Amino acid sequence: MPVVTIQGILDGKHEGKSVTVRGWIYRKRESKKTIFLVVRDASGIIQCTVKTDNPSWIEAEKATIESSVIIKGTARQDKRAPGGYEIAVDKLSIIGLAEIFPITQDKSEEFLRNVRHLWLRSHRMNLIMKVRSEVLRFTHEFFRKEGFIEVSPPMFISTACEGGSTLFGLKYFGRDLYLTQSAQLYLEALIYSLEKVYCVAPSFRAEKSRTIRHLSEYWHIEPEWAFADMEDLMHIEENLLRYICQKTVKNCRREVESLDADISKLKAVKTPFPRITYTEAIENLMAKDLKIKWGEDFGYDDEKALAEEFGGPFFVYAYPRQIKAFYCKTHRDNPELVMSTDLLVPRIGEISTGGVREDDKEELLKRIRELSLKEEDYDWYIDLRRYGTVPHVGFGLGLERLLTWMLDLENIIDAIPFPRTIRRFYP
RNA sequence: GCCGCUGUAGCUCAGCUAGGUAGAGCGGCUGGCUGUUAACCAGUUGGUCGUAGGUUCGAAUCCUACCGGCGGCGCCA
Repeated sequence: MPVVTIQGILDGKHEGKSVTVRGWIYRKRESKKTIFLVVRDASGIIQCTVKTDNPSWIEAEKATIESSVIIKGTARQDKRAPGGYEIAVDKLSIIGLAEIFPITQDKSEEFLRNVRHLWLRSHRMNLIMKVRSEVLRFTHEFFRKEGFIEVSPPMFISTACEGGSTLFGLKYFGRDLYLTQSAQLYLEALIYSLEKVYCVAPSFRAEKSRTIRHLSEYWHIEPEWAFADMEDLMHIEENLLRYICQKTVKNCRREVESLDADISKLKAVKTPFPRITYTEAIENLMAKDLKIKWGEDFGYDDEKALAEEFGGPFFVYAYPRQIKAFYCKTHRDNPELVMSTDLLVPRIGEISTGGVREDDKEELLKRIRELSLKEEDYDWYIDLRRYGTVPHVGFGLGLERLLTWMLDLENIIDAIPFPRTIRRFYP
């Protein structure tokens, strides 16, 4: 008797046939003559019935919620079963008898976070993790189709990548090092060999942010591209988003709908995305009586107000120099502006930042001094402008922020199996 | 860094305003029930109320400090 997936039975592939399934008891209901075991495996959930005259009745009585089991029986359609199919059990074997499972119907956010290692078994987390996996697959597919080469940047770093963000320090054989906040500087080095590179890697931020859109460890999708300009950058970025969203609609419809996420929003992601300059955005916001002046960075309220207008992903570009990092290239015809662009979505705000990198050695040094950064820390990075510098662009996209938006998650912590936040690092 | 909220049985909460040594539902256990759908019905089992002080004849309730958790802003992806 072959081991089959529960989803296969629910899809009607084994109607009337003898099957074996392996999984865990999800729910249990008992009546005088029948025990109903709701069993889950990685693929789905199905009801199994055990009758009094079955020798397995005693095993079924013993079986507790979350016990692991092997079930042999007959798959059949039954209108009375949730999902329309069930297994009439011939033989039930308990592999691991579970103790009383702590998660029951009433559960608080705090409790579920404490038992995260067990909550991952829930149908909801199962679905989110599947979509996460697929989004990663689509990301890799997209970049490879576009000729990008995947590279592996370091996690231990000696100098900061971003100006503003806070680094996690650590002891490294007696020296002070940091956990990376972005692979960008290292990707920039790699384009001189490979031209088009990308990575999907963790980034660590010690910002003391307490919001539904911050993690201290998150996964960063970062491409870097030699001989490319701002137009190329925005183009590839919107194409990536469109590709991920359209493939998700196509391949993950069941998961997205089961999660009660708005699939029409994903379908609506078409290119080109709306684009607005920073200066236009400021004028727009001032007309709405929001308290912001040219030269200030957007607050969350500002981002929300802009996002409401567009209803989907959109770009803001050409920012004032003083609110962006040292490596951003200044507009040659307006030195007050840098060629930087953020991609924003409703509710979440920024999901990506990117731009043209400063490729002129003198301009870069000027910016490093302007921001009082230590020149010697960036010596290797400046080398990249000494030896055959090229115009190049790149961006960083937060995977979990993207998923939070795509799946309408209430909190970014559900986009990653073991979230790390300012107060949460166990389990 | 600033602001707000919160901590009572394994879980979800009530009780606290006007102090008199804890109550419900879920879960667990026992029994009942002709297929259940987060089954239902009955009984039963669970806690000294985050921690440490203080006020008081008496504190879960009032005061102080500390610890834990959640969210908002700022910052960021």
